[in-house]
Amino acid sequence: MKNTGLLERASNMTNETDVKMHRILVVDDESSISELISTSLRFVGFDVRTAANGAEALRIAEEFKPHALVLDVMLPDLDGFEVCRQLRAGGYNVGVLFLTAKDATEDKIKGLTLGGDDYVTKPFSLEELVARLRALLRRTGVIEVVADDEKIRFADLELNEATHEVRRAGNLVELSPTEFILLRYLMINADRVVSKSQILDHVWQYDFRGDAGIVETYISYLRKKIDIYEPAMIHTVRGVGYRLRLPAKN
Amino acid sequence: MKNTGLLERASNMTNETDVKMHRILVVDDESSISELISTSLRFVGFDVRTAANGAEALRIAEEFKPHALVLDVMLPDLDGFEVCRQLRAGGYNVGVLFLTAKDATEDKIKGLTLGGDDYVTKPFSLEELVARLRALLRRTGVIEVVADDEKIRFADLELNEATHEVRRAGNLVELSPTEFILLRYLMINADRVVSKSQILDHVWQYDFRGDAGIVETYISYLRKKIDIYEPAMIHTVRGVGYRLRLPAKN
DNA sequence: GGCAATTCTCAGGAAACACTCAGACTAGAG
DNA sequence: CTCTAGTCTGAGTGTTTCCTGAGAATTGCC
Repeated sequence: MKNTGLLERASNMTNETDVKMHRILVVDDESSISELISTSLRFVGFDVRTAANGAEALRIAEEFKPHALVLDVMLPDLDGFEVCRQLRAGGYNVGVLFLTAKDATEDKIKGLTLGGDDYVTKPFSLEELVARLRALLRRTGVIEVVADDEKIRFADLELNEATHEVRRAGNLVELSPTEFILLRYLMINADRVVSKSQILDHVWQYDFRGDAGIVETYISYLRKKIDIYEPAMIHTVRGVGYRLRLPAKN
Repeated sequence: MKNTGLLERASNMTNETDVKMHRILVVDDESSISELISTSLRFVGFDVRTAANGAEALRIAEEFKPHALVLDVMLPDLDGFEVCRQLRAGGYNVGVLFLTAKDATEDKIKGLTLGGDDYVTKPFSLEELVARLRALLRRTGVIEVVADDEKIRFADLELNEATHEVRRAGNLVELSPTEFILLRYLMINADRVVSKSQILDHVWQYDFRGDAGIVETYISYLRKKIDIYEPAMIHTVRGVGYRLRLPAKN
């Protein structure tokens, strides 16, 4: 069983009304990756188009007018930076989330992502990608920034996307990157049961081949950091998954 | 497909108002499995077609335009992922419920179920399959999502799919996974008699070869958890089966 | 009332599941 | 290069759930 939660909420939103959908152009030559990304983004409520190379990206951007791009740096024709440059040369100042291989050109990226841009290294976790993309849309002014917009709260738990700070009952809690993403996923899906495989899909990198047992380990780590405070919030639903919730009222 | 009474019931259950049937394409090379599934899905009100391999699935999908697929990962020609990929490559963004063997390919699934997709491991229980399929149709926007959509109610009994909570008269009731599925089955069929073999077929995994006596045991467990409240709702219909109902008025 | 069939309930062992920990491994910082 | 922090695996332990079997209870029928 899998995939409810986040996705479901998003589709509630898109069904409900004409909440303005943001247009995202995904550019990657590996179809499995661009499909992975575009499917996911669609299900969290974006209007997505894809392109397999730089030329196509430029063509589609022209008429699609995306609010942001998810752009692989390595493309068969033009590289990602070049695509980006040409778009901006044409006066189209759009935010870009670069995708890049782990090792390569790390510093080159850093230099080129000065604007509102950002980058994510492959392999990434979907949760991370979506979070980064949202942050980028906020920075570039596409999404209205409300005060507090970058904080997720649940009861006395507070997670700040911008600063990566987490507080429980006001106390600062130090989390490792994975713990942070996991907690964010739980908080986004607060009150609903999420299965271990859902968690694995969203929180871990898409090429992780390991056992779902790792989720247990990280849940255990998280508990030791945030559930040392009363009341405990991370609850196990045996045979199903986990659920972030306050003590049952009954 | 011409099950009028059942159809009504099925749509009541999902709080649906429109009577439009949803088209499901079931793809599995073992005919016993695909028959089992398609019969069940027809019974709960879907319009079902089947295919025995990937090529056939693509052909039928073309003209049948299903709202969702139930797709075995292991097929004689193309594998399930490939079928899925080809469909989407053609711009047909349909939700897929994958079927997969327990041990194998667990890892391969990862990353491919990210959209609105989901998977169920063989052997599964029909009840679980149908519940998952409905959730998938909701996620992909095929079924209109109504507030409270994920709760099934009967009198003062309330079963919440999202949180896995069950309440009787407002009181929280703790159920094991099997108890949960059994109760859901009874609630979906509220007011009608379901036989022990029906229950066995729907709630237990389809390869369960045990005695129907286990149903009695679990009914007993359920009673001790939900019928400690008045009035008792789980009634035995001797020689036939069980029925969830309120006391006859008058 | 007595009998047979059916259903109910309970106890207990086996299996599945979940939690935690120690340690191997890796990447990055200094 | 060394040291540290983070990630992941696997083993060990404890707990819950599942299922079986058998005896008690109930029901319907003669």
